[in-house]
Amino acid sequence: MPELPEVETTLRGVSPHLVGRTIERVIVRDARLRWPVPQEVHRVAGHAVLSGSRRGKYLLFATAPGTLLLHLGMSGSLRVTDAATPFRTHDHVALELDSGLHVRLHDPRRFGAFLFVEGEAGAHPLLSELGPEPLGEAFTSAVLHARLKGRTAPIKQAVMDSHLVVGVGNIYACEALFMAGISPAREAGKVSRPRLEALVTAIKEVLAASIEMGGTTLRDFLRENGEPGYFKQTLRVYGREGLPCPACGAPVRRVVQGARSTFFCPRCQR
DNA sequence: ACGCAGGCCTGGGCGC
DNA sequence: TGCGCCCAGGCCTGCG
Repeated sequence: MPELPEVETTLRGVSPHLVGRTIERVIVRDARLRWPVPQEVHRVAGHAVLSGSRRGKYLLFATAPGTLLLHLGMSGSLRVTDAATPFRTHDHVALELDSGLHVRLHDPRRFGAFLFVEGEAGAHPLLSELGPEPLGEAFTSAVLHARLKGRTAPIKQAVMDSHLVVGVGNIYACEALFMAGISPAREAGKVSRPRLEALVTAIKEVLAASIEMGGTTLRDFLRENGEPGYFKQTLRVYGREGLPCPACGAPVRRVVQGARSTFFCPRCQR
């Protein structure tokens, strides 16, 4: 369930099991992901995992021969299990570790990715064009303002464009626009500087708050059903069509933008 | 460069 | 119980 906070939670959950461990082998049960899992992934076998990191919603696990580059797509998750635990349906790839554990990629819809990158991973085409991290210092209203200049697309779609800023998915785009009081349909290039300031603040706040809640999942990460709806209750507009806006009581509306559902309050967001 | 549509997949929930 | 339909936390690719 990969919004950025989930990906971050996943990283924090698997890293202690992975970093410093040696990958004994890579088990590819089904190579048909977004792109076919390449043969090169087997090059990490026999090598230690040197580090785990995240760029946007991509996960990177470095070894001496190269870096494993993972994406969880819409339905992907990583689970740490004992190697003897039977595979579930849709457990497509597993890293078998010298600790006797498996890190398994589970992904019913197979929109995820499991790739191998030799050399500087940041130079990979999937990563090299990405925008700044939303929680980093490089993501400011000044930067956003400059990048949105002249763009006619709706602000909601712009903010979900990973080339402008990474990690803002459908839920948090809706939530942040609500918090900032900006209509999702507003032309991106015409949102005023002060309102962009509010939007940047809202994005940082909502992502940071959600990551903090992800910490609860972190503790239970090895558990079989580690998927509580812990931030569902904090959502103000997402998934709440027809329910009262928490600020003004007007019914929350749902529209479709770029084939994705957008939830917003027509009274609070202008 | 930008904006948009299409496409990739499976599964759950709903109405009939 | 079964079937068809709609919907789902993403994002790349190709076209105009």
